[in-house]
Amino acid sequence: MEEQMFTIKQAAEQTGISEDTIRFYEKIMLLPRAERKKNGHRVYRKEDIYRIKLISCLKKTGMPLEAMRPFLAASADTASTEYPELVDQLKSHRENIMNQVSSLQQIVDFIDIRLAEGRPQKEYSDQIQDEVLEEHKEKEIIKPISVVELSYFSAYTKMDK
Amino acid sequence: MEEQMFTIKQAAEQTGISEDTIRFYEKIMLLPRAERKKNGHRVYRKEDIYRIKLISCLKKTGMPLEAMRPFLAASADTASTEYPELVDQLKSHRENIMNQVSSLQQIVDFIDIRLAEGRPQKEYSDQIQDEVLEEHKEKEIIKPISVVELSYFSAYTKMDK
DNA sequence: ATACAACTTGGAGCCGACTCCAAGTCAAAC
DNA sequence: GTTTGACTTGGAGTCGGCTCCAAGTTGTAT
Repeated sequence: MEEQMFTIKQAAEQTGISEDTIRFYEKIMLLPRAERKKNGHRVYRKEDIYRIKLISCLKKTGMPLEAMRPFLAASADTASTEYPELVDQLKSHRENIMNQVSSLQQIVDFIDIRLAEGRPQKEYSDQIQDEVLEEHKEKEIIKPISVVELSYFSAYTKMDK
Repeated sequence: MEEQMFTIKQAAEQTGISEDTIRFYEKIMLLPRAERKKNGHRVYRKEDIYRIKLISCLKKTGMPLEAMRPFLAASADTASTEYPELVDQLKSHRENIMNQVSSLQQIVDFIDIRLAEGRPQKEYSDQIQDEVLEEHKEKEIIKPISVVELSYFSAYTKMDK
């Protein structure tokens, strides 16, 4: 079986990242310079698609493009989790993400409280809400949740154009 | 007990949102025009602080400012979850957030795989990773996680300045 | 009275992340 | 052979979200 190759258009389709954006990522060297066919057209293969998907996923977590660089390094086929520095970065990212999940959970709490109220019943709900947005340092937790698919941002970003 | 009032500086301290940004939010009417003292200085009270905290929390979930408006409406003391339209928006936001959590979980999965490898063992890990970024529509799940505090973005945004 | 701090305003500027454009190349289809 | 379509390039423009600035006001401390 020969390795299959993709055009930038196919890469865009598969990853949900626009052609322009893929070129942009190459321009800022978030992606390595793609191989070119004789006519200069970019060629992508499986692992390039994977890398773009990874960027897309990181993007959805709100990570700035610049912050992705070390992260993507850990993904490169070459030198992997051999470097303790990378491992530390990964761990720190993991923590950040867990904290972000907490923020999200606070919003879900907020929504659930709102939804649970047939009526506000002001005094009562105000109290609870105040607590919802207070710092919850004491509580530890955060057990793994399951995996579904992306889309929070896309719900907004796919609107334009 | 008289209601306590806060200056913009205190509001900023309590919410972690800069004075400039609070003024900016008022300018774009994400916050109602704050009351002024005789000298024109802004005055904030408990519920204003709460609203700013809510914005801050929504911001951490990556929600664009414009998307917050209907959300904040649901938070206003007046008309609450009486309007079915608002309820729908809340529910839809809740879904978005759950999806975002899924994205985050994918990244955590990715990190955990990386961390778990003493060595990459290429063939093997490539396989797993491909799966991690594929669509996981089948799996349902998502049980509530606990509440801690924010900070993913802050980890980056607090760097500047 | 004068200096300082804490605010006010409108507007300009900045940065990240695209997004679009014009001009050009190339290959296949008619 | 010329038109069509999928690409290439560099660079300009856009948009969201701040962030900074200058000029002005007020209140307190010396």
